[in-house]
Amino acid sequence: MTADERIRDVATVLFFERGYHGTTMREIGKRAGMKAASLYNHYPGKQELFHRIVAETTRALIDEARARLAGRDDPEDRLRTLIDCHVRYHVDHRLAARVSEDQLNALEPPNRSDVVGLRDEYERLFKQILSEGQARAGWQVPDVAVVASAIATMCTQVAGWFREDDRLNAGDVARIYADFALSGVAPATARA
Amino acid sequence: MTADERIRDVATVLFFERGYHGTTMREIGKRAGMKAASLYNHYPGKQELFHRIVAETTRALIDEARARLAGRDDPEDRLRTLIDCHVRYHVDHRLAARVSEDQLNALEPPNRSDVVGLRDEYERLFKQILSEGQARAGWQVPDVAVVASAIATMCTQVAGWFREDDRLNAGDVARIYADFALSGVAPATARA
DNA sequence: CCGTTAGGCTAACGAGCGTTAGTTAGCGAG
DNA sequence: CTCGCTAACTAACGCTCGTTAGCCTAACGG
Repeated sequence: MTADERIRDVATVLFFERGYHGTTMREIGKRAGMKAASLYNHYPGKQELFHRIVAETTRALIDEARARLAGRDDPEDRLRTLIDCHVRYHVDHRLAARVSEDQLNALEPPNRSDVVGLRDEYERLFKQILSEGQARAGWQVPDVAVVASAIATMCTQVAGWFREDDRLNAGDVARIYADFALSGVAPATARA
Repeated sequence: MTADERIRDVATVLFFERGYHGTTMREIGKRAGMKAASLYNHYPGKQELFHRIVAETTRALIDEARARLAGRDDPEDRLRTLIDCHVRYHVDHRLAARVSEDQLNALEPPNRSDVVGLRDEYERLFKQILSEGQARAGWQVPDVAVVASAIATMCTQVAGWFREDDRLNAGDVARIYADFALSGVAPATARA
């Protein structure tokens, strides 16, 4: 593991625990095993370090979702896949994922609109699947934007409580959420 | 409106926009129409001001929920009522509600566990209703804690996007969420 | 009409912040 | 062996932070 990666990881933990403004470069340095000044050999500054964490996390989520959706056509299959992907991602990267949610407005304007664009791009995946479901599978969705946001948010929350050694694994949780979401949009056909 | 209230309100806006650590007493003072030092005539310090905002917000939500649930017995009625209450509260107090979510760990330990206790108390309302629904109305809930958190979270999110002049009012949104939640836990009986 | 008090103010303190400058140790390549 | 580069270090700068001390003034009760 390179020093760059170690810095990014300890910074993620600290941004999660204390927020962006509550985290100091001196503390990041201490946990990464160096002085604050040495961090500047790896990143140009605190804001850029933060931005890279958030942007890379969000970008990776989008890319993984697109890859797993590729080639799938059935709306139910697509929604289940996207939810599974979303839940797994938020379980595997819970700290970075929550930081990207909660600390969004600690990003300075240019970085911020950059990330907001990525998030819109991601949310569009949910909206598209819901629209497809309406058009081709008879789903009943009172408001695509509201329901898309509801589903995504409820799945995001998994990052807040999930722990590895639970009686549930990530796949189980994803299935619960997917069943729940589908029963909300699809006629009884989808229910067990 | 007293000066105390004005300070509390502008502080809420700032904590929302910039987070606890990103907000300065000088800026709170400026927006409240006084110097930072004068704030100490009204609150003993920044942390106490913040704690009061979060604690009073959460306490008020619990009290209102309890009041509206009192006397209602049918699980579906209770769940719809709680969701309606939750949505309205998060629409009417969106800034304070989101601050209470996102900035929770800016609370110092004694204040923090205080608020965490309040939140547990509130979440228990959801869990109890789901359990009652299982026992008395044949609801199917794979995991009470997971589903309770999912429902609450998806409703909480309303604070993130709702605006007064929308084509939807708070009651409409609450109904969408309640229908969605009920179709996820109740057999087909509850569907229109 | 005066004493008290509530609620502003200015000035300042000590601490900690992000960041920069300049230096140095280690190490692989020529 | 030595050059040059990487990545660490120490020291410090300028700034802002939360907070305190002390002062001033307007309003009000006796």
